[in-house]
Amino acid sequence: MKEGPDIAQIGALIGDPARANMLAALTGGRALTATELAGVGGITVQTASTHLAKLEAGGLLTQRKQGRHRYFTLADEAVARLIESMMGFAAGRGHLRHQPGPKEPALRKARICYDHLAGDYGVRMLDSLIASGSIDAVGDGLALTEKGEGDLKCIGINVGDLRSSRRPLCRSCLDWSERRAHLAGSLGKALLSSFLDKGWARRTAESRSILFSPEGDRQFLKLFPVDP
Amino acid sequence: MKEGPDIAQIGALIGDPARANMLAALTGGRALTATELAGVGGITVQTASTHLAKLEAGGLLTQRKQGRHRYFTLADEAVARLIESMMGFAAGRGHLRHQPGPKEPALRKARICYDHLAGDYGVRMLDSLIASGSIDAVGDGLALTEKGEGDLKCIGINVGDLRSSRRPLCRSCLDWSERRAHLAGSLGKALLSSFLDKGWARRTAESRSILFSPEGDRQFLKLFPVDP
DNA sequence: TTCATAGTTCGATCGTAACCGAAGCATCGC
DNA sequence: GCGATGCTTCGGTTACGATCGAACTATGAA
Repeated sequence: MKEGPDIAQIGALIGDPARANMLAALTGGRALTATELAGVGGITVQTASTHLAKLEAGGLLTQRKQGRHRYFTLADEAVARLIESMMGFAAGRGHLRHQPGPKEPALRKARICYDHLAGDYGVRMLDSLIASGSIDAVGDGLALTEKGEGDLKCIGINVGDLRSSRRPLCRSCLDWSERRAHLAGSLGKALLSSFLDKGWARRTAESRSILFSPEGDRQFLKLFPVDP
Repeated sequence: MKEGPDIAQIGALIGDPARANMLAALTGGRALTATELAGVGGITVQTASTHLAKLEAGGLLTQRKQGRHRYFTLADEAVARLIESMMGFAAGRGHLRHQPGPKEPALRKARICYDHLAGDYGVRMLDSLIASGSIDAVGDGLALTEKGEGDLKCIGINVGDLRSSRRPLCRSCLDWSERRAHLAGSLGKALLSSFLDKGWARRTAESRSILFSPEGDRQFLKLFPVDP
């Protein structure tokens, strides 16, 4: 009754389908304009505007105006984690939006989760890093090993730079499609960035899925093998 | 729009103040009757009944009828984690139910979080276990060491028994009042149970707070010291 | 059997919030 | 300056859901 923080407010914010859709879309990590968000929410811009104002007042979103556009993003990583964790929970209970099935196979294979790689490929990458001794997994926590730091340098990722940020280097994030952990944190972000930079993969316009090129696919599978 | 699980449903379930209050109360871990839950929700039994039916249909609650009572509990630990994580999130944004202040000091000192100890004492216990080398912390994951297993046996906790359950032994759980981790999982549960069994502490009737006796307080602080 | 307690179902009321059309600002391109 | 585009604010409609009184079912006690 009177004890503790107020869950109901944020629950209600997420509880509206239009808002939930917008938040889910923003989990894709890229900033979206009010009009785009109205599209994903299936509502008019006027309605979207009031929704966005509420979400911002609730601290879930921030906006950045740029010219005559307003770009909305999730307020911070904590929001992204909350949304993803709710997705995981919902998926586990069968609260799927439109029934099961290998829906959107591209999305299950590889997609972006705020700023890092998720889906089948995300899970595979973490599994492989653990198997090769680059990352230590204890319970549900992750830590980079010295070997891992060396290996990463070989593929052009300087871990020292990443450590300077306040953000944790490794963090595990639960995947709603695979129901297994994948790598988040600044290292997860750096790895995905490097794949994009190398041209191995690219983001798609309207979806959260990540498309690997044939060559990128080959390189990725070679770099992150899984033993049979 | 069409991709992924449906967050809005569970958001809406949690989004109603009466339901949120009931869920928060059930985070206390003990089963409550419909009438009791109506009390904490501040509504009549009829209304509570429909709310409870919705929560059950949504997979958040289960009920067990016993005589003419119906006891409701959270469906499983995942629900408890979801609620606690939302509380942590809400607390971080200042979404407090009734303004700040050292509200309910007893609750901040020690309270139950589903089935384990949270609050100041919960955080202290985990800190101490890590400092003494009983638990390894890697990232945000926890693992019991051999030394820890021995130490626990000395205070009457047989870790072997706990391992048999499918539930993870150690798990870290984020505290909304302290904003730091405390120990959950079957070990967290076992530790709290042992404190209650020993008579060091007892649960209170209507609140989630845990009251330590003077003697229990002394023993607890001696058992889990923190270096200055 | 009858009465009391616990809970659900029904029906009706009421408030709130989602929604859109239209109008109002702001910014850009010209 | 002008019109076009992106977004917000206003006003009014509508629909859904939370709420409770009252009636109904189930269990237990006497």
